[in-house]
Amino acid sequence: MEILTPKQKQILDYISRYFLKNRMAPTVREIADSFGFRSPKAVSDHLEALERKGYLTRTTGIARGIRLVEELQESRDRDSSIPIVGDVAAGLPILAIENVLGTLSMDSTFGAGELFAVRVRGDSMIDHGIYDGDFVVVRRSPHVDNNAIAVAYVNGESTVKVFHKTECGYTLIPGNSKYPPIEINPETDEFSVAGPVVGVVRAM
Amino acid sequence: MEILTPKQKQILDYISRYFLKNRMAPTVREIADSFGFRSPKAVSDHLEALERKGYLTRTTGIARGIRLVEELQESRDRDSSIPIVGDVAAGLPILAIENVLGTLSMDSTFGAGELFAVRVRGDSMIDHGIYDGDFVVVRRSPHVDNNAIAVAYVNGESTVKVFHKTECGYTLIPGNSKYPPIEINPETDEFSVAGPVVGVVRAM
DNA sequence: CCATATACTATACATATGTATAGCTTTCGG
DNA sequence: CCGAAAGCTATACATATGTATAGTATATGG
Repeated sequence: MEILTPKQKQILDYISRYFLKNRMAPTVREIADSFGFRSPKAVSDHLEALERKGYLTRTTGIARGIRLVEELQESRDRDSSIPIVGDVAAGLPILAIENVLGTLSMDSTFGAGELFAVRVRGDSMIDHGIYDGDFVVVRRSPHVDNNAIAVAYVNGESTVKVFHKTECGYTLIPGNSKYPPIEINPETDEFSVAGPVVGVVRAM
Repeated sequence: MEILTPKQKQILDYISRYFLKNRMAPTVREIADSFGFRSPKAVSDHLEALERKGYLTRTTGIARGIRLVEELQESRDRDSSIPIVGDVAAGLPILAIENVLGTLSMDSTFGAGELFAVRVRGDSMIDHGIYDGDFVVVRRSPHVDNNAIAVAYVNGESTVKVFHKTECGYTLIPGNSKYPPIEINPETDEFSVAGPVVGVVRAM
């Protein structure tokens, strides 16, 4: 990281401490007052330098728009992840650090993109291991691979099905022989793809 | 804590997720826009109620002055979570803030306790919706309810099975008729219970 | 010696933003 | 049937706040 002048360091420290204390960014004028500057422009200049050197980012035009870069955020990541342990050859000790192969976290487990989850009702996807009460994690996207599991809104209802492409639309195939496939005619049906299912989460 | 109306809960949830995403509080008008309110006063009223009920504090007169109370920060802050959206009655708009029912997070979804995850190999639990490659989330504990799914180490191998108690030990029942149940004799078998399965996570 | 960066002052402006006043509708317990 | 609370609309206002223009002074490296 580019080196800071003493003054810039002091201002960065102030912002950091302000975040800790107030859980929000200071305003330009609060910083100015704290340092005895008579003009907010003095602070503006420093912030510009700090942004240029990569220590913070600002969103122009919004109040309290300073954000420290990841590395500077103190006690970040109060790890909400679950360690993955592998097969333990000798039985115990389980959960030894040596055996941790990775972590489960909502951040990375399901890949990038805008994710959301829907609770599944019913047993129409039971043959694909999706049970009543499970959450399916969906990546919001209009594109779904052929024969992939996805979520769509059909005639006012959300549904999880296998998406099979046809010449003029889709066939939605349930994962349970009790239910028939649904032919979608995009001209007569109200139909909107939410996105592909990228994960399943079940809490027991 | 005093109970919230559904709307108040939704607004609190919005603020919480905004904090997570932006590391700052939303403005009154950002909330209003997100919910489709045409007047900022609608939000003001809700914030007043949320403050009165003890879920947040505001500093009057300053921009982005909303702060969540400590308890709410603990469980939501610095946690990557996925919003859960409900069934959408009218089809679109999906992922509208109005439809957010809660969040999926590794912190809270699987309950308290020391959690870890194991990747499942094989199809021995397929009838219980646990597939090859799934992660099972385990709460480390020697106690397993009768006929619950749990993880154990048997003769140097980790295994996921239904635990059925017998007079002198356990019968481990696979969730696939292809495989036979395993009788455990605690005197002759090397046997150690890791804990009950409290969740399943599948990334596709 | 000159360009550049640092480090400010003074003033001004536009808008981002919290908050208030005055209503309206709906729901719900007593 | 009434009153209170929830849940809004419409409008307005004051100020909190980011940002710009213009300028001063000092140091520093090329």
